[in-house]
Amino acid sequence: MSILLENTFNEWMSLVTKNSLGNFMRFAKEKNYSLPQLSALIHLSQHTECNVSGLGDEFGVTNAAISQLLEKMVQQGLVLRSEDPQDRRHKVLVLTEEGEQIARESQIERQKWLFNLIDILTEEEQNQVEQALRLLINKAIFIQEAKS
Amino acid sequence: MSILLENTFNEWMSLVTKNSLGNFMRFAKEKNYSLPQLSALIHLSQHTECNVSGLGDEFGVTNAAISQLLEKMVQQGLVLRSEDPQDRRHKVLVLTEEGEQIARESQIERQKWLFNLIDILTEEEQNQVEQALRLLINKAIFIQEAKS
DNA sequence: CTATATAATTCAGCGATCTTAACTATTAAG
DNA sequence: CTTAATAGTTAAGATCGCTGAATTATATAG
Repeated sequence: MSILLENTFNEWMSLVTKNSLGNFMRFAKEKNYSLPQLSALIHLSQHTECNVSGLGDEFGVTNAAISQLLEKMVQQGLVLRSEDPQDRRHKVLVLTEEGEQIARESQIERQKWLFNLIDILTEEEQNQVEQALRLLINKAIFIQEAKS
Repeated sequence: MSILLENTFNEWMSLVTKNSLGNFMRFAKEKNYSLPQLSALIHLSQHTECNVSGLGDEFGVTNAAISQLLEKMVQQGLVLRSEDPQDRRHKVLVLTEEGEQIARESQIERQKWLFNLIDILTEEEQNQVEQALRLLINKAIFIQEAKS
């Protein structure tokens, strides 16, 4: 493994965190969502057909905690909770349209600083970045598919 | 601004979140830090000589909230809180060595999935990604310096 | 010098999350 | 068919973070 690239990723991810963490925290406060709620929302937006235990394992908390968190989110109209026909002990969790919307907004909020960065790239530099990111995305998707 | 690159960044940042959010949550739970505590720790690791109000503004909460959060972190040996000689109403916040260590560990935890990705890149692809990231880092630093 | 503004802390009270334990419902195993 | 395992919910109690208001200390303005 390339130590150089590892360090460069490290530096880049530091910048990502530095520029998005505060936006994320403020977004949650402004919209009146707790950090666990918003985190669960984002997780569900990216893992379709997730069940209660799955979310609990992912966040490192008990099923009871997730169940109570979800109950509020269902009442707020952010999440739909229905029985899994395959195994009726499971509940299938899906975001409502409003839930999806909040997840999208939070992502935009976290990455809006990138727009300033794109703006000062030349067309050639944009192509260079575009191709590198596309390469990374394809490899990442390849790894995910290999796992399942 | 390039819509293509904007969408590609969007896709890439979704993958970053998808692969790091859970690790972040579990890390906090395992180490027995609350999400606000760990977030504050990470912020302080990247913004040296930050004061109480600054952290409050960044997170969208009152000074009282931050003050109490910090009191616990000082007692845990994560943060040093001292008077600012320039203006003694301000407190200068700096992480202890242990605090820095936790911040580093949390970052490694969030980005460890990237190592698998680096591993399956050819040397040529590694160079391509390295150069693109280096370009982005330099531009981001340029923007930050222009602001101050 | 006095009055005002700013920075941070403390306290009481509220609401949210988490855990453990008990419980219901469904599925799988013997 | 009975028993054991799995998934999720509920309830009680503990802890934590947040707010508003009051307080102290320092700095600035008139």
